[in-house]
Amino acid sequence: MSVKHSLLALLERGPAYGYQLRAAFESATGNTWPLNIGQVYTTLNRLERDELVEALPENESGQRPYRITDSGRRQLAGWFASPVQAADRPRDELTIKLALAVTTPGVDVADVIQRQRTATLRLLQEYTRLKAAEDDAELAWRLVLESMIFRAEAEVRWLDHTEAVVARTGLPAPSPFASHVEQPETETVREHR
Amino acid sequence: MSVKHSLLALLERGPAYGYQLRAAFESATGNTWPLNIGQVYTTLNRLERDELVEALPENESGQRPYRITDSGRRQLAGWFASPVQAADRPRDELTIKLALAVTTPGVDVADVIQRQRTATLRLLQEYTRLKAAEDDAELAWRLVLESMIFRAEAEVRWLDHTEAVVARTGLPAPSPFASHVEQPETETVREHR
DNA sequence: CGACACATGTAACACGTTACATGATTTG
DNA sequence: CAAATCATGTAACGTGTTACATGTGTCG
Repeated sequence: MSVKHSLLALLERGPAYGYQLRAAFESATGNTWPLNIGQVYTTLNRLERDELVEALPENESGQRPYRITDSGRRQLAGWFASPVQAADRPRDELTIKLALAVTTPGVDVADVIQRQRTATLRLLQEYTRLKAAEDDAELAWRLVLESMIFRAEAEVRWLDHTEAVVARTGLPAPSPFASHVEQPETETVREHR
Repeated sequence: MSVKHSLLALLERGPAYGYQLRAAFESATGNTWPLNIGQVYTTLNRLERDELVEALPENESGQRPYRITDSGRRQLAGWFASPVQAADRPRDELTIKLALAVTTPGVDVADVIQRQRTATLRLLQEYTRLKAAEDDAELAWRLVLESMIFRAEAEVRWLDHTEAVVARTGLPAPSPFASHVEQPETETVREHR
């Protein structure tokens, strides 16, 4: 959903063509979130189909700029006015990984946590270095960078917390599926592993 | 990517069929991350095609359980052993929204921040209430809940920080596209708005 | 000339969601 | 009996990625 709205937001600055939009997006996010150029064109096509943008005539240099429509402007205003909800967010892979790690037999949870913390701390260090180096950077890029720093810090705190909880309470006995059919001697489970 | 690995992790407990896998996944995440049942079946098909799981004969009750293969076990072990990297993570919609808000003409950034903070604080309150109510819940579900609390707290902190930065430095003049072609009096930009 | 940046596109595929179809079993 | 739950699937569509095709312009 965010690429669609991002393109609308960029077009609110004025008409632009695909290649230019990608450059503007990547510039705003400090080139850390690369935007696939193919997706820009397909998204522009969908936006045009939905009448949120309109194609301008191809210019002398073979560029095909688009302009945002009034309908597109309303759509964009709605995006800015409505908060990102819990349901909008994708499932977090790390959270799922650890939640499943504690109930999967044979997984060294402490090791999973330790490896992730190392990786996240390294990332955090890199972000911090970048922030110090580019203190005069564009506001948008600075916000993105700081967002990633806040998130990485929270992740490390959660990892530390989880490590402590797991160490304190221990892992639950990994019980297999409580199938409500087939109670009689589930061989499949016992023969496994 | 996480549904694929989640199913492998659940199958590591023992053979199970689609419907059962969905229930187990949702139970582990406290029913906050619903898993589409259709996707379970299509993912199982892909996993079977890639020989990470194998279908067991349909039983008397018409259920079609799957079993993880050795190859699937290796794949799963690799998932647990490798940290989630920055590149694996999806673009964060809120971060993009605010980064673009500060460079889009006519956007009330303070208002966007305020609305998001209200929504996130409400969410945080709900999570905290849940945590207090279900303190005896399954470990996995508690970890998921705490993860969401840590993330929501970080988000609020970032919003506060961003609000302060924007208030202090002010917004940059929203300059249109610096097209390196067509310098001559970009009418399209001026006629817009 | 050859490499690289600019510029537009298509194809194939993975992943995710919503909705629909079908049938068996369970329960009020 | 009717509704809900159990159980398996397909179709359509949006979103995202990688890879490929094609052509122009620029620069060493």
